[in-house]
Amino acid sequence: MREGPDIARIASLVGDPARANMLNALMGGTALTASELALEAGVSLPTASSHLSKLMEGGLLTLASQGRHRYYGLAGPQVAGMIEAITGVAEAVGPKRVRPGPRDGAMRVARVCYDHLAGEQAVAMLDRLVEKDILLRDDKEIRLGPSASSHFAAMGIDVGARPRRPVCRACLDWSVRRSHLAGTLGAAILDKILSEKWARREKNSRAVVFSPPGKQAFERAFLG
Amino acid sequence: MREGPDIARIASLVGDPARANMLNALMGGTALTASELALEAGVSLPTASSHLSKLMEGGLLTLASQGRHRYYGLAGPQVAGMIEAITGVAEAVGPKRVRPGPRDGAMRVARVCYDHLAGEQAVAMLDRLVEKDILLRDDKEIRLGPSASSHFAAMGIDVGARPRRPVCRACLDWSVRRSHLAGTLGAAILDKILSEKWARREKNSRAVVFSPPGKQAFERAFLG
DNA sequence: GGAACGCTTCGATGAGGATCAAACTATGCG
DNA sequence: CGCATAGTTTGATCCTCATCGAAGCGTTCC
Repeated sequence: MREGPDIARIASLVGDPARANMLNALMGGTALTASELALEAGVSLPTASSHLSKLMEGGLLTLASQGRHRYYGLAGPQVAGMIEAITGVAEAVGPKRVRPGPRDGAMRVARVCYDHLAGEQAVAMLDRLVEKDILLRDDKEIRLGPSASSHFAAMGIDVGARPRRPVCRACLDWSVRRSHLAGTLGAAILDKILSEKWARREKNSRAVVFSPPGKQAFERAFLG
Repeated sequence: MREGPDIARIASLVGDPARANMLNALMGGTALTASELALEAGVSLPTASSHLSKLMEGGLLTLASQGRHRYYGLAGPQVAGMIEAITGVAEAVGPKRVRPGPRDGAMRVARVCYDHLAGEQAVAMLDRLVEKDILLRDDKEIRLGPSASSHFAAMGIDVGARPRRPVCRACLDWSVRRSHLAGTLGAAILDKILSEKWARREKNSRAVVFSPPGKQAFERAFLG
């Protein structure tokens, strides 16, 4: 019988399938409306609304009202990190997946992880950046290499500005089981990929699909 | 309605207060028997047994049978990391703690976090090691400094041997909200603290209590 | 062997909570 | 205004699951 932070309360919020699906959907980084989340979770609107108010009360979500739309989003990177940690365990101990499926395939290649890129492409990118000494990795830790600043500046990304979040962080990829790049640099790179239209978000999914020329451009920029 | 790793299943395992208390107790790193865990969780033995079999089935625990004793322990660092992540969120969003209590105070000063030291002492130690350039920290990442190898070798800790786990890792301290040292180095330091009898484990708690001379020795070694 | 101990299984009970239909509130549009 | 859309609240139903007493199983010790 012990006290301390009430982890059971938080975990039980994530422990309902409907709410877990909602949180999973919000891992895409974009805020969604109650209707979209109801669809995503496969429950009726009233049910979804009830779940959302619980998640709000639990402090896991933020709410932005715009007219008659109410956009729900993850409360922050800490919450996203927790979801990733749980996902990692679920992946590790879960039953071997029976049939990957096509959509799952796309998710493995590239997907959004809160605000940065994840999946095989992201892991390959980090590998290459380390290989070229632009980033330095010791085991699971990542830092900027000497040429990082100029290298990223050339493509319009400023790594000098340091907000409260770390510039680069390792994030364990649940599909590949190796690290990819998170942090503000990871977020900036995803921004560039999307704004340059190298890839687009799959609708209602975290999957990121590269166009053929976009894939070439991406590889030239980060895997070349 | 999406598939992927079943995070709701894992989260709901942690989402029950009795199970959460058990997992919390196991964060001390030592394996415990069913009776001890029942006591810890404040439930009867049959109830505890039922919970334990669920946690086993979920892959969160390991079991070691020795005679008529059955020792339950966390399944690995990944599970421990997940618990820490959930604890962090719970601490962040949870209600302001009303009355810290004496035992809670000891926990804040120093405690075991799976296999390494956490709490104010641990945060101070990491700060000092970074200040002396024995370890290098960039934001949340930590790596060995040039003098690390000889410095730790002098106190009988070999940082050269690199098993699959990283040597140093940052672990966010839920009480101080700053990083402390995890990884094999963190584990080795905790080993030393306990084997040198600088401190002892509080019974039935994660708290670590330094003896007055032990505290001096610890500070000379790591904070000097 | 038999008594004590550690733990699990069985069975019955009860409470919490997930669900949806219907009613209600609020915003936007013409 | 009146209607449509977005969302929440209420109320009733149902089911899962946590709980513990009692009984069963395996181990140890005398």
